[in-house]
Amino acid sequence: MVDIRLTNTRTRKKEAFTPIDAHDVRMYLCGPTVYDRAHLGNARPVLVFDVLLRLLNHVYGADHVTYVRNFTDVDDKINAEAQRRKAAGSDLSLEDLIVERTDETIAWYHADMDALGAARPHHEPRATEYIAQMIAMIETLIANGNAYAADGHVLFDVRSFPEYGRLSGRSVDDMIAGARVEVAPFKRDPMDFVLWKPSDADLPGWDSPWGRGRPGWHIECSAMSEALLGQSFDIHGGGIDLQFPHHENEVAQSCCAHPKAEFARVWLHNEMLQVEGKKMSKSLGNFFTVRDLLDGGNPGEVIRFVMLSTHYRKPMDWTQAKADEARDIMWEWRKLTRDVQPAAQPDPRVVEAIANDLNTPGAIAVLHGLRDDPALLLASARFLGLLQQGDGDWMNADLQVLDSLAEYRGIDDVLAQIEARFDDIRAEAMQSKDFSRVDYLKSALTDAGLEVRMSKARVELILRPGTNQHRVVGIADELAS
RNA sequence: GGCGGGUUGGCGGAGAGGUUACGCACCGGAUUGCAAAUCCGUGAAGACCGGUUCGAUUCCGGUACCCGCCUCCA
Repeated sequence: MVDIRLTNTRTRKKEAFTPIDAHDVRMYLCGPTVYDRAHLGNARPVLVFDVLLRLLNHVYGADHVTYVRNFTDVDDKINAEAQRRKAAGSDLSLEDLIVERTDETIAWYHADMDALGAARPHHEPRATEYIAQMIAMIETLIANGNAYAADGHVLFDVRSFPEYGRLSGRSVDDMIAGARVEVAPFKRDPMDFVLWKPSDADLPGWDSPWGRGRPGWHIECSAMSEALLGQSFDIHGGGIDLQFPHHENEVAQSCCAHPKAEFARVWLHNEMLQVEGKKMSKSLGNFFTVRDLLDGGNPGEVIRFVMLSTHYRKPMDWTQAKADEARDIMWEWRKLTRDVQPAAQPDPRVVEAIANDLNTPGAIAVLHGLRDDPALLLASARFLGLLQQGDGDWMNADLQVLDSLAEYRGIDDVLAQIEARFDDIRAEAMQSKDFSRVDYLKSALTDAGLEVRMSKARVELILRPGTNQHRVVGIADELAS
C-alpha cells in the first residue's frame, strides 16, 4: 500500500492520510460560480484535485472513491447578467434567463476542463437543487443557538462557536480590529455572516420560514457536502483565497449543525496563480480564460503540464515561455510514445512523488528519466493525466497535411520523395565537392520548418510543430520537375 | 492594522541536516562536407544577518524585498 501524505491546512502539517472508510474515500472541491468562462486560476484547483483523484483511484480503487464538485448558480453576478439580458429586451423570465446563463456557463466549463484532461467528478450538484437542505440546516443552526433571524436575514453568530477562526488562523477580535468588515445594523457582531437574505421581486428567491429569499454564499457547500458525502468526509479543498471566509464559515456551519461529526478531516489549499509575475487582473490586461489559451494555440495537455510543473502549495507563475517549453517537451514525448502500448503500471517513483503531498514537479522529473522506456513513460505520464488518448490531436493536427495535393499523396510520401532526391543531390556533391546546391536545399527545408538530419547513410526530414507544409510541397514539386 | 505564502545555479523548479535533483539554455568532446539530431562530459545555486550543530540551502530567530487574504474571487 502506498503511503499518502498531504499538507493539512487545518493543522499546518504534512500528515499521513488515512481515510475514514477505505472502501469509500470522499472528497469535495469548491467549484466555480457559473457567471462567466472559467479563467486560468479556476483551473488550478481542478487539476490539483484531478491528480489527487487519480492517486486515490490508484491506491483505493476507482470504485471506492467519491469526488464532488459543486456549481454555484445562486449569485449576484449571475443575477446581474440575467437582468442585463432582460433589459436588453429578452422575452424570457428572469428565472429562465438565469437558467440560460448558468446552463451555458456550465457547458463551457465542462468543455474547458475536459480539454485540460480533468475527469468529471462523480457528482456536480447545483446550489439551486439543494435549497431545501440549506433551509433545513439553517433551521438547525437557529435551534442550536448558533444563528438568529434579523430584519429578513438569518445570520450566523460567530461568538457562539469558540473554534471560529481556527482554520484560517485568525481571531475574531483581530479581524474586527482590522475594521474592514461591513457592519450591518442588524448584526450582533461585525463578523457575523449571512446564511439567508431577502430577495426583492426582481431577484430570484425561494420561500422560507424567513420570507422569500436566497441563501448566503457559504451555506450551499455545507448542505451539499453533507447530502452527498455525509457529515464527515475525508478531503475538502480549493484555492487558498477560500480559506477565509468561505471555508472558515463552512466549518462553523457544519460543525455547529452536527457537533458530533468531524466535517472535513483534511483541508487542501492551492496557492494563487500569477501571470508573468503579476496578479492576473483585467486592469493589467493579463487576464485570460482557459478558452483564450486553448484558442491561442496552447493544447490542453500543454496547459496541464505547465500547471503541474509547479507544486500546488507555491504560487504559480504562468508565462508563455513556460508554455512554449512545455509544448516542446510534450511534442517529444508524444513522438516517443506514438504507437506504443502503455506499461501495465506507472513507474513507482511517480506514484511515490504524487503520494508525497502531490509533488507533481518531482513526478515530472522522473518522467524525464523514462525516455528510454516509452511504454513506462506513457503509463506514468497518463497517471498524471498527460499523453492521454485523444488529447494528442494537437500534434496530429500539426502532422496533418494541409495542402490538398499533399493530402492526396500523404506528407510521409512527400517527405520520402524529397529525401530520395536529396540523397542523390548530396551524393553528387560528395563527388564534386560543390555543396552549394545541398546547402540551398537544406536551408529551404529548414526555413519551411522541417528538421534536416544528414547522417552518413541518408538524409532524414522530421516534421516539427509549425512546419509550413505548403512550402514543403512546393519544394517537392520543384525537385520533381 | 491582523493573518498567510514566497525568495534556490542564466531561466524554470524539487527533495533531503552531511553524498549529482530534474528540465531548458550555455560550454567542451565525439560525430558531420558544414550543420542539425544524437551520445558523452564540465561548469554554475540557495536574498541578507545571527543562532543551534561536528556539519545548514535544509532547523530556530531577525531583517529586506515580492505576493496573496482580511470585500466578490480558485
